[in-house]
Amino acid sequence: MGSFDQNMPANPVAELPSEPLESIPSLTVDCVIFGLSDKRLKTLLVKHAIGDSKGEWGLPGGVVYTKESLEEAASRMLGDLTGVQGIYMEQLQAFGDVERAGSEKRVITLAFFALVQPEHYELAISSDASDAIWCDVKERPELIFDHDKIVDVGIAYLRRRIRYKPIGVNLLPAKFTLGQLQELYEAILDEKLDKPNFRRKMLRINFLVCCNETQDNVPHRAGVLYRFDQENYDLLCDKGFSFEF
Amino acid sequence: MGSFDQNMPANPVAELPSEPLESIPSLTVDCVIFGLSDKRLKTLLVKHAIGDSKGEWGLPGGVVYTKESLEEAASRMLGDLTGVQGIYMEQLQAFGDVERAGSEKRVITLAFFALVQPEHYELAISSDASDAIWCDVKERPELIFDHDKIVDVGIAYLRRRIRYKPIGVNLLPAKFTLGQLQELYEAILDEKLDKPNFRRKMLRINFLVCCNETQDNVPHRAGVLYRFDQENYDLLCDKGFSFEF
DNA sequence: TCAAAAGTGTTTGTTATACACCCATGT
DNA sequence: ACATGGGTGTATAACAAACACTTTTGA
Repeated sequence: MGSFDQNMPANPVAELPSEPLESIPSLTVDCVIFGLSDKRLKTLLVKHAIGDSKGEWGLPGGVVYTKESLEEAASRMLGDLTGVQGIYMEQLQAFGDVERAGSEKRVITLAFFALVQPEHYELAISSDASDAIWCDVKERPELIFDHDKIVDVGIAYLRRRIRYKPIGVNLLPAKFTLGQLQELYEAILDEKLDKPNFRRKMLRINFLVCCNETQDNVPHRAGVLYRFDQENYDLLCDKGFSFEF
Repeated sequence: MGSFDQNMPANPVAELPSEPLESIPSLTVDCVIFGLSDKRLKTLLVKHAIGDSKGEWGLPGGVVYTKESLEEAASRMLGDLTGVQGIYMEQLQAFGDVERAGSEKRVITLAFFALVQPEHYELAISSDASDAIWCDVKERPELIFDHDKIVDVGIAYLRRRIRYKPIGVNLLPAKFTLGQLQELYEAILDEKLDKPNFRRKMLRINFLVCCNETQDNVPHRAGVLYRFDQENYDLLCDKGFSFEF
């Protein structure tokens, strides 16, 4: 893949295009929804119940309606296919290779991205899907079309995003320990982090508030519980910050 | 604008959508092309010569053809409307509000982004445009549709992007001084930077090579010329880096 | 008493920030 | 001689990385 600022090819348009297109056969939306369970990063997949791709796994998605925004389309699709309702999604990227959905019909898709707590949602399977699961991103089945690539782009985006915007509000319980927060980052980055250094960095960002409470029913020393400081958290979502792990 | 990780509204889908849509009326592509001239950040604008928006300024763009990828569409459009050929563009974001192009017809657009040297291109105006200019981003006219917002998103993206990927290859001459490089960053960020600190940081990134030459015909001490080390530059485009200004 | 995770401290080296300062050149 | 931008040095504080260590708890 040519990187943006590298030397340019003389002309990336390989051949002259065909006739203008008054209407794109299909604009769809697909959702890359990440969640944490069993200390692993999971993504939400559905098994198609109808059409050419019956029986195959893919991302929840579908065709955009005329009178809904792209964001509304993504929310609706996700709710319909999986029962996951009312979450806020970010645009990831459009995927529009001519034959990405097979050679007959051109389908351009816009991928959305979100982070949620799997245990907050009961997966409800629609008539268009025969199954919906939270799947470990590292052990996922082969997906239809270019959905594997879309998931990879989603993971890459997430790994970059955690360096400049807070995450966690939708991935952790309201009160959590620094250990749980670290497990979250480790699951996303797929690497172990140094505990003392991680704690110091997180506390310095200044979006955590100590609850003056500790865990209970844990088979080891109870950790102090923290929560996100909503005001600073929101501020940092806008302003961003920057650090390395 | 609700930030991704903030508390979610109960359900962002305000009203139930209308009938399914077999075909989107229009998918277009718009290009936010930035360049540096007179030490200012400029963007490429065209004046529409036809249609409802005749006489108004907007971004170069148009409808995607059936047999071209999105990237090809963006390149073609830019070349046709302005004569700027053969540049590599990055996807920025899709804009799809229902009434973004007026209330009659729904038009979804995908914005692309690129950085070029204005003086490398002779602006050639097509029949669909009556004018094409490089316009200071801070003094631009009001643009059609939501193009003002698209330019703002482009600027915000650029300002974030320079923190983790190299820029400059397409914005500066092959050989340049550290002063010119600093002017570039200052134009993008719209703020003055400390010279000694800027130099140290840039040199530490390790994508610059000293040419062992100096400027000439300058009315002050001649600066040492540098060029980009293509190999490390490309590597950093992939890997990314991270710093603050 | 042991495992497991919480939590603290310290050392070493690097980087950021904010300056003051000198250098070379054309007018 | 001076304005202009090129270029260097330095003191202070902040931060990163690596690692050793102590604490609390349930089993």
